[in-house]
Amino acid sequence: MCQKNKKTFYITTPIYYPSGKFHIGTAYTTIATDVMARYKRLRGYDVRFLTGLDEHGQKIEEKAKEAGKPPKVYVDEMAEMAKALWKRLDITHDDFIQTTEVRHQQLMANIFSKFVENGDIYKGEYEGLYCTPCESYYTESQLMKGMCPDCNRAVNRVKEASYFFNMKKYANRLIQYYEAHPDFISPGFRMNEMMNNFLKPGLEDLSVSRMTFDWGVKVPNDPKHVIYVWVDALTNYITALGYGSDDDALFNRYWPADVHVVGKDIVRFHTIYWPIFLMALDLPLPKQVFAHGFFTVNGEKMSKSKGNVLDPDMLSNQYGVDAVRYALLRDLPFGQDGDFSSKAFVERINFDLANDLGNLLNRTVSMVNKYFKGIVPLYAGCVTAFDGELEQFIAETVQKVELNFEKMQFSLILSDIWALVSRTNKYIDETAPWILAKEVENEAQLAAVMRHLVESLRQIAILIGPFMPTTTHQMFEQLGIKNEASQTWASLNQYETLPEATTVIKKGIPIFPRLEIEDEVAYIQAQMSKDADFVEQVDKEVVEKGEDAPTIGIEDFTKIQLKVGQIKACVQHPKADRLLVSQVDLGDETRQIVSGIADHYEPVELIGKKVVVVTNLKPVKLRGELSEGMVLAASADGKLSLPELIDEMPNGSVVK
RNA sequence: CGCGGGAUGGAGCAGUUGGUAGCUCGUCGGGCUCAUAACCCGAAGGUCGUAGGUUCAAGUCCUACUCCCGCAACCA
Repeated sequence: MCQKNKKTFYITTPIYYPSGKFHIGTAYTTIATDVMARYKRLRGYDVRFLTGLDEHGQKIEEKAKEAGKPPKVYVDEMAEMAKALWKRLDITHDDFIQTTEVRHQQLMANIFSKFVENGDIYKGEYEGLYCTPCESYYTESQLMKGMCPDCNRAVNRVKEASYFFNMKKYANRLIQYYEAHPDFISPGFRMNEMMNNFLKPGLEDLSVSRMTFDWGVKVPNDPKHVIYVWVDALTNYITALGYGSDDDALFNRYWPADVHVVGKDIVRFHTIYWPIFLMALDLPLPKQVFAHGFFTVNGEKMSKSKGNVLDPDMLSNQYGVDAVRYALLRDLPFGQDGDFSSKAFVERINFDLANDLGNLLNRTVSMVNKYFKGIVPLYAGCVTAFDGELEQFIAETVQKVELNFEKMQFSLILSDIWALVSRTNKYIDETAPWILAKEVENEAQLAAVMRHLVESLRQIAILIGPFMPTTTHQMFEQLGIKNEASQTWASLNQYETLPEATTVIKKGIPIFPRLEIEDEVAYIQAQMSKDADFVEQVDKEVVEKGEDAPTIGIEDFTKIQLKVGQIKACVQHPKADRLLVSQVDLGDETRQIVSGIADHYEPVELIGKKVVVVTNLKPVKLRGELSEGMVLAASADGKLSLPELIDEMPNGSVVK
């Protein structure tokens, strides 16, 4: 295969620990990795992008028990959830590994054995502070006032037999490696952090087994011990490639990894233990570990109790995947900590996506239609200095973007691209096509302007491709660009790739509608606190009921109050195409309810209809209209239907 | 003295190897009408946390200090 000659690019996310819902931080890591993977593919690399789940350990064992499921069933469900989320977010991973898969377990255990054979792992005693009721070890610093942080009871110093990896043996080699490879860790200050905190003070041997829980892979020939998380988890990067198996073609092709993208919390494992494991296996080390920062939400650390946990699924359902991908990478300098504020998010969508980019596309399509019947004029070089300046600007932008991709500086890339968007908007003002259109002799100049606008947009569409794949397609579609040759990265800076008679669509459709900032900020806020309430209620339930895990029992169901209501009046929402505003008679009261059913029902056909309403939902404003409940509707594949009552029931009847 | 990050016009951020302080939003004024009341131009507004130092020259290097934030051995 000719593939063999292609340069390879192996990129990974961490494998995530599925102890709860995946939040925006996980999505952030994965999106960033995806952007890089997509970029490299566009540049012609043979890319391998790996993500997955780290599914062993005590906490998973507990979570599964809480949910009343065998651990494997639990983690498989979580894996499906993760895959669905990544699909939703347009993630293009090539492989998804679960540490409970046989392919991993076997190879990983072999690696462990190899360590033992080589004398890198020895059996010793692990000493720690142990809380017997919780069956957990804690460190000095984890304790709350000397007590167990979980149950607040006394802990005791306990020794247990444990396997240790001989880290000390490799410490100097690692230090030398750092010195010889200053780019191994990015950003650079993380390397200092590792040196100062762990390498200079002297590396401790690492405990790599546990006896306190069962959910994991047994130590070969010593089944009382379970292999501890970091050997289990880190080796996924090579077991997923089939390292040590009969078929190690992928491994030979892709290893060493070009970059492991990680959060700053797990830098240590990826830049100390992982390289040392690889040294022990006599394998080359990854070329780079890139640690991104964390972000606060509206200035505060994300936490369930504060009610500011952002759900990436909710955001992309409401605003589109591309907007989420854009905002996450635009606002936070990759590598640094940052803040994600709902206001800034909505403003980004309005200002950058709707006003600048979306509107630029829209006005261009409109002018090509108006002045050239929709047909994009042929390229005929630069007629005025403005044309040349624009081409120059495009060339500089491409150069900067490519440079910053190598450094994974996504926020800078996006701000460079948006400088071009702005420059193109300015170009329209400079050239004033509506004036040119008044005189026939200006036709050549007008044609050059239209062509340059389309070209600029075409190239912008390519540049944003790794970040916003859907938008790229929408732009091509509206511009009538269908030929492959005009959509490649290689076609940047080329102006004659479009076939003759390329025709833009008749009427541009806004790719990013403008949003009501205050309403949307309120919406996001409401969604966040909704999640928080839910979590708190469940937690409380667990406490009150003691041992019993509240799966979806009847007591949860009864928290939702359902009633029969009759729609007395219904109008189109003044500011939202998809929403209808109804006045619903619930027997003892009439409430206003906003529903997203305008695509499926005309307001008149609903008046008088009996519907089922959730009456104890927290009221929320949707685009400025108060909604005090929710009308139930069945939906599938874009179709939607309101359920009907078989017999006449009075308004306000309780449904259960 | 645990480690690290940050402190730049009203808000949020850029500022590479030191050489007249930029961007987005907001405010004020103007222009334009192709466009999603979008777009373009101009103006006001900063002694770049504090105090010293190096230098012809420092937001950018050095020292000390203050305040904020994260991490501290399974939270991205």
